[in-house]
Amino acid sequence: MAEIVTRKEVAELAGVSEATVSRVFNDVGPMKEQTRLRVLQAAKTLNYHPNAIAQSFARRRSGNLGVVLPYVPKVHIFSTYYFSEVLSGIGEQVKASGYDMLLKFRVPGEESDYSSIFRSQKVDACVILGATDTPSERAELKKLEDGGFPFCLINQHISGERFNEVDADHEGGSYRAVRHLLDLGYRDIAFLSGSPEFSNSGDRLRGYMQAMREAGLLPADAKAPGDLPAHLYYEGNYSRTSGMKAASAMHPHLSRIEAVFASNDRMAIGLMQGLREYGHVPGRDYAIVGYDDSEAARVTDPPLTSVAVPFYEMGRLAAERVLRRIGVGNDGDGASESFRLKLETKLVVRQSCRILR
Amino acid sequence: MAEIVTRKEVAELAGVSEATVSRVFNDVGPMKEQTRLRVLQAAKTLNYHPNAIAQSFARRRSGNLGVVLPYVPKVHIFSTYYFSEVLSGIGEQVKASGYDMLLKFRVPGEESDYSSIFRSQKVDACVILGATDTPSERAELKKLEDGGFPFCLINQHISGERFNEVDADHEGGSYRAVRHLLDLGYRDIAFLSGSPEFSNSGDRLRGYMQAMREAGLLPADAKAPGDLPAHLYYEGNYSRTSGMKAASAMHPHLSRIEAVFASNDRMAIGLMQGLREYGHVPGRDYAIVGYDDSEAARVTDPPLTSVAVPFYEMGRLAAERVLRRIGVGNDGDGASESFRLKLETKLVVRQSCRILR
DNA sequence: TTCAATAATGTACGCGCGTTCATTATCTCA
DNA sequence: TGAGATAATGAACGCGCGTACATTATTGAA
Repeated sequence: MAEIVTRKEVAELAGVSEATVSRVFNDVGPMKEQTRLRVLQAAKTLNYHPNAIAQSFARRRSGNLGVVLPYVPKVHIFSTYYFSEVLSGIGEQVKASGYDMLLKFRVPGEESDYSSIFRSQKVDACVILGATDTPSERAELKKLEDGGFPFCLINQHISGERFNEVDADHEGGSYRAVRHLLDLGYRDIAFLSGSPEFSNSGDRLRGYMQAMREAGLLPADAKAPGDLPAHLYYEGNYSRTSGMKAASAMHPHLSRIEAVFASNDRMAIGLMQGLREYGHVPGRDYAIVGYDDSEAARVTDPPLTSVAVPFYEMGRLAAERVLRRIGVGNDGDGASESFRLKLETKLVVRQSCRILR
Repeated sequence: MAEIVTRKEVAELAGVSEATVSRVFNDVGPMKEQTRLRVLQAAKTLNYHPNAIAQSFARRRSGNLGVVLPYVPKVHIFSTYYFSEVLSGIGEQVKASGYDMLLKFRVPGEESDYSSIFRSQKVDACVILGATDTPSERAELKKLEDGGFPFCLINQHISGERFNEVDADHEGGSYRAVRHLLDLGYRDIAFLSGSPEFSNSGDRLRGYMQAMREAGLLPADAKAPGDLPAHLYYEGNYSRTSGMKAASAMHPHLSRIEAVFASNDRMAIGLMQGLREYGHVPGRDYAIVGYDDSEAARVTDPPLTSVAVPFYEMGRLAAERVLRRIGVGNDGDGASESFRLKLETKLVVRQSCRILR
């Protein structure tokens, strides 16, 4: 291992004090251009690089942004597409802000988990993916909030709280998806929901219901899943397998289903696969719209109409805003206000909803 | 923000010295059970948690494992499946070892990039994904090695060097894939390669060539792509789009191609999609085998025969071994030897290679 | 030239913890 | 009961850096 070069050696070689070396490296206070160059030259000669840990320690700031992912090994509840897009977006911003990303896998169900991320003070703020809108989780988040730990939820909304969030307009996206089906003339449109503990599952439901109500296909006061005909509501957990299972549940009612709005592409794909085994072919026997506009939507047969969500931008924004909130990136103007952003979603029409015969 | 509770406050409340508090928390040296409990009680009362940064600083060890990912925003050269599996494996092990994961996106082409990861001493070791076997990159890695920075490559082999590696037997996997096609009676088998700068692209080529040579379909001295008929060799970059492009290149020669071995599932899918546009249907007009056994292979029509790679385990192992190498997880027995592991791959037969008519 | 203002640099301390070394309490066996 | 051994604890220092404050050099205006 290379011996450690510290500020001290650089100071000696450059013939200045240690403080001056620090000033040069942090660009603090006025200084002679000549000394600056001498210090930089000495640093270069010795191959000096400030020790990040020592800096963090002295600044009392880790320079790390925590990123919390839910993960149960081997169980792919979440689409890898979603994660890698969001992660990349965060990575982009974090790099621009001179921060680092500390990844944390959260074991769902493990209690009192969020605060452990902060209390060792290894991250200054964090971005949370896949939070669920459940009482226990809400309590956890509330505790973080009360502790003054800055965090931001991505793609989830916790109702009744004013947490920092970067969400997407899933209600609107879903509404437009269902409207698309309605406009094509379909009437018997089933809804394949994801796990209800995620807020955006509810968003999709609301979008679906609104479109159906407006079309006069549901009573004006229909709001809950129970308010719609049983043969039109199915529930999965966002995995492809759960989509396949939904196919079995749907099978007996196929004569009364013209189209399906699935809450993500993976379930849509599983559903198509499952229905195909019953001889039911998408784009011929029924129309289908997915959600996420993942790469998979481009390669199904027929290519899947879906709703695009700006995951990358959501990640980037979440990182930017939560960092700004702790005074990073706004030139020492101090912390900023809390925020709740909602980005636009967009219907991407492909070939899975052919016109009614 | 909550006021910071330090060792000092705990020591005072417990009526012991600060050193004793540290001893209790690190379980160092003999101590009275009673004092231990008093300290823990005091810590609990004050809600004390050691400051991780200060610990890192004092221990001169960051407690972070760096994970380097190549990423060009918006360009999906690497399969998200591959990354999320590897990441999860690393995450699992890192958690077990009491370490944290620091994610770094590397901009390919940005020079002198690897050493910057270490020199700030924010990571104690690192795992590198997607390294290429090119002179410049090799030089970079050599520099790391010479600097004594412990790292481990995943899924890549740099020939002629003795870097730490966790690889998979891609040559064997490819050999078995092609043998599978040969055993089914196919003779005119094309090879769709990925970017040649990755070592595992070469591995696949070798496996393919060996099987073809053994079957007497290539001269005994055939080794390079140039040694095989032009209509049997195609090159992409592992993206789906490049697979589609290969379809165009392949189209004029379709009459002389019975089967294709594609270097990953995504290119296989792109190729199938592209060929379908020429009316060429996989499993009917030609056989195809993919690689990676990603989730996508399960949902193509027909389901894609592929080669499974234990990505999760590779990630876990890489983390475990590289951490052990710096003395983590082997109870202070110090650093371990360097290592080069190669895990098994496995052919997964589905329905994309129906028997020849 | 002189003095105040400002630039430029140095001195000194503390961030919270691990750890060495010194010190004191307790035990063991004669 | 005493002495050496060992257990148990405390005192003190340093890890590498940021920075407040003190000090000295330089400038500009009178």
